[in-house]
Amino acid sequence: MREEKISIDDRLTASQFGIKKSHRILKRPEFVFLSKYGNKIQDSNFIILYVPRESIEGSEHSRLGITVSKRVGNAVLRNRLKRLIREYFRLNKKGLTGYWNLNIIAKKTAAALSSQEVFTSLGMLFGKLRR
RNA sequence: UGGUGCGGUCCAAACGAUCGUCGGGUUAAUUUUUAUUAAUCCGGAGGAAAGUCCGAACACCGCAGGGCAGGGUGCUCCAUAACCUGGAGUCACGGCAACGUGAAGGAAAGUGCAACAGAGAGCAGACCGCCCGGCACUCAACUCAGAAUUUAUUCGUCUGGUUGAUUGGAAUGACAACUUGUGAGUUGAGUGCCGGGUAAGGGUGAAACGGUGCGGUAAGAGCGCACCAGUUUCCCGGGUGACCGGGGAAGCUAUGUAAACCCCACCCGGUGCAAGACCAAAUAGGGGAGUGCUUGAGGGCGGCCCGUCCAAGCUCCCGGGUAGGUCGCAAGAGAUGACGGGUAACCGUCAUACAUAAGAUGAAUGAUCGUUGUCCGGUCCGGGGUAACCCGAAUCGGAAACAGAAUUCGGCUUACUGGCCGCACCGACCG
RNA sequence: GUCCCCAUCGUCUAGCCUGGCCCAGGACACCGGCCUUUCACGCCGGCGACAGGGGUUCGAAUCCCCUUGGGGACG
Repeated sequence: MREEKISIDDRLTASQFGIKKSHRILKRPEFVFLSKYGNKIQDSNFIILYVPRESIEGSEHSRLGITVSKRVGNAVLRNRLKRLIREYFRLNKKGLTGYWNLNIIAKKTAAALSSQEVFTSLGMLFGKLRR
């Protein structure tokens, strides 16, 4: 039930790697919209729901939401996963073609992964998204 | 030197580089304000932040006062804002000991329960056993003819066998003697039944109505006595008190369970920051005012017209309130240090710092790389030792826990890594 | 975050308040046997649980405390 997210808004002018608060998805209605109308790709550790940004309004950045349910683990583990996902998005959002609203959902199996494994897993999913 | 008990304290790997995150200060830009962005500086998780098990602060609702119901607490004194908390003690239990554990008031206020086993389980009980009496049977030993009184009468004189004498036709009858016991009696022992006494012994149970000894008795019993234990009560001494020590008296016994109901004493109104206060979009709906007219939507009064009322619609205003936002929300029952009081928990005084120094809200402290240190294991080298082993160094591999502030404090409980310090106890060896 | 509730065989449950007859009963499932040419049905038998740890009591699934694991309510 309880999920957490981070969004990004990126003007790309000064800092290319930062995540402002406006670059994140924070409101429940937006998450509900994504889960209802978004497209879905996934592997064994993560699910990504996405909607092209152009179809909404003309902002020039992607926005990120993160969902880690309580079933994944305790608070320390959930916070760690969220940080890793945020870190990956921060460093790799430039590689995306176009602008998207994303919701990255961690599955239960993600709890056991090391940071390197999280990055490779997300890298493959971002590769799929690029196509 | 081995084993053990108790307490205190520190860290929660460190440093650097790059890229990032939240809050605050300053400056600049944009901007009516709010705010946004950039630069820079400062600050940014824990001892348990956890579980949410207690207690409070705070907020709203309720409330004259008292009681009932319900819930909580339960040895004493002290500490505290308060406590199911802490400190110092008391008592009980466990441990050789240091020490640990304890919801530890009341069972002679009442009610309930105590399975199974056992004779009997709560003002108990007689199964075996022990003792007394009666009846029956068995065995053994002894006795079987005299006894009573009016001295001469009365009553009694078993069974079988042998012999004798007597009567008679005939003795097996009667009489006498001897003998015998299958009869009778007495005594003793045993067995069974009946009636009674007894709680010392046996056995059951978690628990059996004080323990040991002597006396006592038919056998026994606090029935009596001595000592011990326990109960109630009185006195003396010590202690604020729980309680401890000593002495006397009574009665002769009272089981356990109150984390069973209950009684007694003390405490407790409810809800919880998603409390609560404020600002407030869109949509729908509510209230008020106006309009509803010349081309009269609709309806009521009316047969119709006029008139009048209701009213859709339209315009304006008001209040409640959802999304969302702001506050509550970080300077306090506080922290550190010194001094003083107290055995201690803790308290008092003074000083200092907090640029108001975590303050998030789909929720901030992270990622990557490098260097160094700690611990464990393997290999190898050096030193010490008879040896087990110990110390130092190199190298390879591995490990570094439990866990993330959510209104704030005081506790409790649970999870868990490494190190340091202090005190105490038991054992072995050496001197 | 705050506040509540629950936990018994593989599954669904009874027993708990009022402790003992309970090494815990029932149904379905599973295993074995009988029946049948065989399977199913039926019959007989078996296996199988008190979430964990302490405490109270002579005795605990039941009473008390702690922990663990599930579930729910509140914007």
